[in-house]
Amino acid sequence: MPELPEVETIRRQLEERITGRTITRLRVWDPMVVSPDSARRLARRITGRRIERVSRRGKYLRLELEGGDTLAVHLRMTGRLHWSDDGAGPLEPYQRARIELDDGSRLEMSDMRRFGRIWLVPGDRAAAAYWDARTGVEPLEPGFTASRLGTLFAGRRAPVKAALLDQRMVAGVGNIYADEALHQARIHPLRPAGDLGPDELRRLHRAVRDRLRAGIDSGGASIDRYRDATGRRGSMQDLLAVHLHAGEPCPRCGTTIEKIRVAQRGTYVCPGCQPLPR
DNA sequence: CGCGCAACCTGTCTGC
DNA sequence: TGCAGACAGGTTGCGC
Repeated sequence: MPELPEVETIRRQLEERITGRTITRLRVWDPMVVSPDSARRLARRITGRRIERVSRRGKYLRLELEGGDTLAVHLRMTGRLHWSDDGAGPLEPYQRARIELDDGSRLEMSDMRRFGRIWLVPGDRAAAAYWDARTGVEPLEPGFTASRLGTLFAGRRAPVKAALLDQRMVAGVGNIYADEALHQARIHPLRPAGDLGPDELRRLHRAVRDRLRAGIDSGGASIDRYRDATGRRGSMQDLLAVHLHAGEPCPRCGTTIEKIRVAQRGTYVCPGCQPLPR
């Protein structure tokens, strides 16, 4: 569920709430959330440490601790991270772990499908390589350009949607925003990534940035389980042009939107403005 | 190396 | 109504 805009929404909320705080306790109800590490070992390594920065790489949220280590969080499909100043309020279902801070506030991790993880990335010489191996260019930063996209896609026969979902190329784009960006760029998701021409790359580059920004501006897409760090829903789901809209008319050309399968993922496409040439 | 696919989990929906 | 099977937004690891 949470893609770049959802994780960035949470990051911004946490940045102003927990930067400078010190971790006083880690409680783990479901050991799977910290596996393959142990809750005891992780707790020993983070308690008493100050949170210096809250950052993000792709869909990874990072609590950078004093001393250089980073507590990484990935919400995968159904994970939530909920902050509360005093622990009051409704209990989150599917509670997995809790991080308590020195001002009495707490961070609750919950996750229905139990795919989400919390783990420590040591702040040693290998740290930069660790992140670079998993995440490519940040689509909202200056390093992401149309020509960079062309370089990344060059020679690729895989469908352009599969390439967009590959976190090692462009970090943070998931199924929802891939569908929306390809539709805005008028590119069929099954087009081989390496076949895109310069104008198509420019359109796609622009569309990826535009849709991700729209996602951030609307606080993320709460299609199913997503909530931000204060428990609120986003509104990006109301702005989706094709994703989840099979059988409805395309808002741009009126053609009926189809659902197909690309890279083993449900994919929404308008055959009118995203033609598949052959 | 590039690519497709199964697996990791639980809940929900569809069709028989 | 009951139940089997497909499917759900992500990532990893394996086989070809």
